[in-house]
Amino acid sequence: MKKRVGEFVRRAVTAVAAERGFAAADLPEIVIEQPREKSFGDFASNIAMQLAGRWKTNPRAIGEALRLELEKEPDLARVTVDGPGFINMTLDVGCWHRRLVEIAEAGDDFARLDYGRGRKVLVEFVSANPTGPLHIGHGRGAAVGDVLARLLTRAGYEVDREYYVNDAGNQMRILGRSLRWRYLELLGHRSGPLPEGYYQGEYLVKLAQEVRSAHGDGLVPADLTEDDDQGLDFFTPYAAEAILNGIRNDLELFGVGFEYWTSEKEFFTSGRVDAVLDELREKGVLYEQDGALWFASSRFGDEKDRVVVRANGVKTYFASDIAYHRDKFERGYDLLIDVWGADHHGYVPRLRAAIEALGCDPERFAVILVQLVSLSRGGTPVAMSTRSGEFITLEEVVREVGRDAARYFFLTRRSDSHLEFDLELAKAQNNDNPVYYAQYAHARICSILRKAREEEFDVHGTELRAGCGSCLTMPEELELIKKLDDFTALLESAARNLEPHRLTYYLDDLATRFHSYYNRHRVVTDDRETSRDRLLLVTCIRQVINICLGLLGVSSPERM
RNA sequence: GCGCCAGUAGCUCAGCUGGAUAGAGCAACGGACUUCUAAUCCGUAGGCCGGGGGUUCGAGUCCUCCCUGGCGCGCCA
Repeated sequence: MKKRVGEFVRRAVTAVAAERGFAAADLPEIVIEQPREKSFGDFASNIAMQLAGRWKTNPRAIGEALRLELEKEPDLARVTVDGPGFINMTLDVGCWHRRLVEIAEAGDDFARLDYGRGRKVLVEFVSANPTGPLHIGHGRGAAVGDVLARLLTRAGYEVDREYYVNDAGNQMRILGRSLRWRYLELLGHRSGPLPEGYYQGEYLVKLAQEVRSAHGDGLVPADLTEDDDQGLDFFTPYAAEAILNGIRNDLELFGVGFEYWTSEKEFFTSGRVDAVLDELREKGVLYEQDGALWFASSRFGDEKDRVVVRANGVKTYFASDIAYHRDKFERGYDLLIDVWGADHHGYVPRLRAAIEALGCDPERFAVILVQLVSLSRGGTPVAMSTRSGEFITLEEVVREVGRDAARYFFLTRRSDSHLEFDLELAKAQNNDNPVYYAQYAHARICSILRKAREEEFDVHGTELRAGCGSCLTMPEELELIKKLDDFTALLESAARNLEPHRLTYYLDDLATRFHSYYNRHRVVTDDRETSRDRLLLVTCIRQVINICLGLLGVSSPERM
């Protein structure tokens, strides 16, 4: 609807511009907004004030001229010029009734946008090192990335999800040694605290038991020293694979899947890291200093240059990440989105610098930073320490509070804002819990529809469509229709700004309006005409709630 | 020291990339079930949008300088 009104305004501006001899070419962008104050009307435009500067004319005078043009539009019931020069417009109620019928006819396809125009997007998220199970912070990244992918898909993008597996480097060797140590501990060859830097979680003890029962006691000699690599060819990949499988299971439990699992190691073994370094060398942005090879990222806005090959000949993580992002661009994506923990924010400028140096468009690369999650239980903080290995895993959280609540909670805040996750609140089966609010609205509507069927309304068939919505004249009914109509604009702005949390706010608002309406008015009444139109309205509300919950990856229960 | 992000009601947070009189939930208080589900609703109260200056018709939103908190500043990943 906003776009249609924008079209009205555009026509009016063009007409007035022609009348006054101004070029139609350099008109400002027409912005239509919904005024906060309802009495101003359905939509407003600030165009008169924008034109005032260019045309050197009083904004109210321009507004009046535009009003005369706009009043020719049959769909506009009322046009006024208010305040400093706002043009306020009210649509004919018939427009809203027709819109409701459109929404009903669109069904589940309502609010499938063409905003992305089929452009290809890669959303890379989670990408946790396979050195331990996923914790709750990863869960937030998983929820944000997954919902963003769903959102962009609905907005008309072609979306792939990818998990980048950091299976190379020193940490993998330490992982292998940690497992080997646990294995030797089982055999009585090790005791006491783990060496410095080893992974301490209980999961490696369990894994060592698996190794022992599957492969026996003779994998490595008992007198092995800790700096010996013996046996790591077995232990390292064994541990990485087992942990990665666990991560896959946790994500599946959480309702998150990926098109691609890409291995960092393969960028080294396939020579693609070397290739990208050669490419950078040819561009003259690499140099040697102190025995190491540096990338001159400061020439592209980074605060200092970065090492890509250490003096000992080992390539850095950064080097493989350049190759990785080079590869993503070469795979033909129009937009790359990385979802990272906010503690990696200092890494953004160097990667952007590398992308620019390679001649790729940095505008097509976006990073979403996800802030840490602090966990509490009934208001008291739950201590978490990765170092001691005592952290709450994502699996534990999902098993305790359920997938729906966990996913919903992760999206109740902007991603770059701290999130306090209260386990008691998330699993509360009462009205403190925001998760059930929207689900309850859905279930309630389903209940109404069951009742309507008892009263022999054909809720799925033609009877509702025959209703034109003209009985819906109360302000709260029109507000509900407008809110439903606004869902397309909401989706577009959430997609444009890469802000999936807006879905939960929209949903909460829609559910609030519905619950309020429900408490004031019966849908199924003695009056068949009124009932039919109200059923049409609640059917559409149910549809939109269902679509929105689906985007969040949360179920839409028919009974609660 | 430098950089990034934040600072909005008692608490937790929204605020649609500059709009009109700044919103919600929780907490507090008072009400509503003979009804299509009370996991709901209605009402009351709550504010120097961290502070100063600037940009303009107009600033919570933009620019600048301070204050406070978190994070980052490795030839780790």
